Amino acid sequence: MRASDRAYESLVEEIQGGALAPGAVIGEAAQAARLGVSRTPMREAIGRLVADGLVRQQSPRVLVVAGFDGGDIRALFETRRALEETAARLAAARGDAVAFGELAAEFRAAHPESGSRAADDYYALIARFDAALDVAVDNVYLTQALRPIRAHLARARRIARDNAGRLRDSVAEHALIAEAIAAGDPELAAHATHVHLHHALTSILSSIEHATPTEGPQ
Amino acid sequence: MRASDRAYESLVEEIQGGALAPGAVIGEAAQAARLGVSRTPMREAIGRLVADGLVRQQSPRVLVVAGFDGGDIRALFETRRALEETAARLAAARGDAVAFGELAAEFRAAHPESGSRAADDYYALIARFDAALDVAVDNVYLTQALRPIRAHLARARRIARDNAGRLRDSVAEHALIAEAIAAGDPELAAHATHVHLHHALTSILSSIEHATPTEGPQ
DNA sequence: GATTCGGCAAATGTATACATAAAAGGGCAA
DNA sequence: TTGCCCTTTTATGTATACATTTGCCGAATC
Repeated sequence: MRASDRAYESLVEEIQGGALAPGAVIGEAAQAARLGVSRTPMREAIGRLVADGLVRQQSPRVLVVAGFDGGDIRALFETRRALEETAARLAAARGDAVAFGELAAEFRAAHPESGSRAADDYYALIARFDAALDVAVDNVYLTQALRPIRAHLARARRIARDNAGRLRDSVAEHALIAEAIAAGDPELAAHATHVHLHHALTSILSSIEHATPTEGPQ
Repeated sequence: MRASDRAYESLVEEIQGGALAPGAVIGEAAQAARLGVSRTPMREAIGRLVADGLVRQQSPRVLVVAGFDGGDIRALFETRRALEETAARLAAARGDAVAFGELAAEFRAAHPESGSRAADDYYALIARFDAALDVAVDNVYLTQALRPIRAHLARARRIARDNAGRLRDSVAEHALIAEAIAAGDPELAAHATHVHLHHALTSILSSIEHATPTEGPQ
């Protein structure tokens, strides 16, 4: 594996996991030294983070981890709705009914509310669902547009992490989406996605208000 | 301006304009020498092109200009619909009525069918409309998702270039979208966008079928 | 004659040296 | 004491040298 890929993945995980908090300064030399690569691959990794929107230019010379507040999450979900409702519609029209039937069954069988281990398994299942969606939609432009959205979503998930009731509802919502796709019902798939995203956003926003404001070190 | 930016813009224009045809091999050293920069900024420029999807990996070691056939254009417009209908809806809800009213007037006054100079002016007007849309929507995720879409769209436009009748209809469609946004009518803005994209896609696809297949040198 | 193995060449991946510019800190002057 | 300017430092931007991997070509063997 290339050094630039390792550096990129490390930084993405640290940003998503909160180890690198919003506002943290990302300097080429500093990060390169910390992760044990030279400046060239680190430069490439940082370039990808900027393209993803996880890192942004604060001033001509200084890059910082992008902030991520309630307004950002609302904007993220607006874009998610646009892309994922379309993806659901297209998958229902084109997708492999068997594959989505099996995914629906897995969602029905999932019990992510029974511990953090189960929650992680559940997120892995969602990742497989997303991958199946990409295959079914068969549209590189849509898939590419979704990539950074999902990277930001991981940050939002962490904020609202481990709300047992929400996770229990979420599996049922995903199961319905998968079933609608398996049944070849585009409108139901799209509207079930809308419902799911509405509930997910509402839950995340209420988590934020009840938790401490997510402020990184300046 | 940085050397990597110059290299990136040069390559984008050459790909959009067809000077670098689909399938053309993009080698770091070769392009760096041709454009008079060193490999480091060229490497960054090529990385951005790959992220945009204008260049793709053909094999582990060789990058080529991405193909762009009728199927790609259909996929591109599916994604465009998802993003631009949402953008139109949001702009109608939030946008500056005066700004879009003025843009609508400019569209009503445009006559792009009267020569290639007028057509270029018209594309510049569309670019200003897109910029106004980005401001009105005020959603970085949506704007970022639209960026590569627009880069690919420029390739599609070139294929269907200068169809006088189509351009005349296009201004009217854009005027309606701008008026709907100015009037604060989200549904009309979204559906007018849908209609516009439907006509644009139909026109481009028929141009392709009647023209010689767009094959680049292998 | 075909297939496989080995070597060679050319490309990318990485490291580092050098250039340049911006920001911060200190010193001097008002 | 404060503000401005100059210097110094440290950052990024660029170029280039070096390492590594891959793909191809040729020769030898089966």
